[in-house]
Amino acid sequence: MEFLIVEGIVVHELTLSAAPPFDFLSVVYSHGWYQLTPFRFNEEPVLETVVRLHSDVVTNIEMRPVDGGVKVRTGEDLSDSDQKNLQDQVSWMLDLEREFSAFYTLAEKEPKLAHVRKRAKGRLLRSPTLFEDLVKTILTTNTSWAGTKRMVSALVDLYGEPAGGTGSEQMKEGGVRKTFPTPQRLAKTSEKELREKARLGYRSPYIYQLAEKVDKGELDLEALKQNQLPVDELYKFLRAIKGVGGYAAAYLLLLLGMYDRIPVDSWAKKLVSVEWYDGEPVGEKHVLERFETWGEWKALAFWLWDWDYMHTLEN
DNA sequence: GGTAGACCTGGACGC
DNA sequence: GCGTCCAGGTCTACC
Repeated sequence: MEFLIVEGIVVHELTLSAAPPFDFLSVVYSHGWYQLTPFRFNEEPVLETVVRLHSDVVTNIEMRPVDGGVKVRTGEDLSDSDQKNLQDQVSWMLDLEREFSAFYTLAEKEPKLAHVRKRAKGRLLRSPTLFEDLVKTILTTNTSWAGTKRMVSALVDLYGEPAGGTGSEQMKEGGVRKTFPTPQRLAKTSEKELREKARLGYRSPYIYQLAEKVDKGELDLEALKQNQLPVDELYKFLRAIKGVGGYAAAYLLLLLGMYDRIPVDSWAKKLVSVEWYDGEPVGEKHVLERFETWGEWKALAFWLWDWDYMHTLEN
């Protein structure tokens, strides 16, 4: 790890390489996660978040693109063990080690996916922990995107832990940023509190029970990062979590790098409806049928498809 | 296995 | 400003 002085403040940096091809912005813009706190993004481009390291150090980090990878900056002088942990967390968030050559070879034959290799599409931005991604996914269901942002912000504001140290951005802006709350912290709340303070509505028991199970050791979500389960078993495992239905489970599989199931929500139906059915209402089976031939890559093909409907929104 | 209704919130709309 | 309606997935009960 190198140190340098930025605007009079000592910061520490490390550089990580990615499996080629890699495009920082393609990962950031892969889905809406970069808009959900504690992620914060500016067009410089810098992606920030707040992470908790092995030694329980909580620090704000900044991620910037460099040739073939990413540079990570923190205000903390980290131990060797924490540096390694930080590398692992950033590598997970940006999915640096995954490569997509098999998918790119297939995609070259489909004009609607012709852009994917050139723009190094495929990696999806992930939170440092699967718990954070799972809670955020539940908070996307049956609500507007504005509602999701509001609920996630409320959890971070109310129960997140402030970043310590002298993170450069914190010093610049004078504000202390917070982590996404741990399961242990949320397990100390109650369904009532999550409903009334964080305004999670009927999702409150789902989030509370999830936090409680992880806190008690009944559910080891982080082990799924090294998952060896067949995709169908993993899907069943996720579906068994209260609040995780078909859409949410498929979305989580997509984040985990398993592309066998398409997360079909009302937006997916809208896209398929306009693309192939003249805007007539379609059901889930129509969405699935259209991507069946993509086999183990079907969710990624769906996710990266160059949708006509999106162009109508741009015009 | 399929389906209806309830869940909760915020935004849009009409008055 | 207030009331009503609607959109958004998942759960439970029921067939």
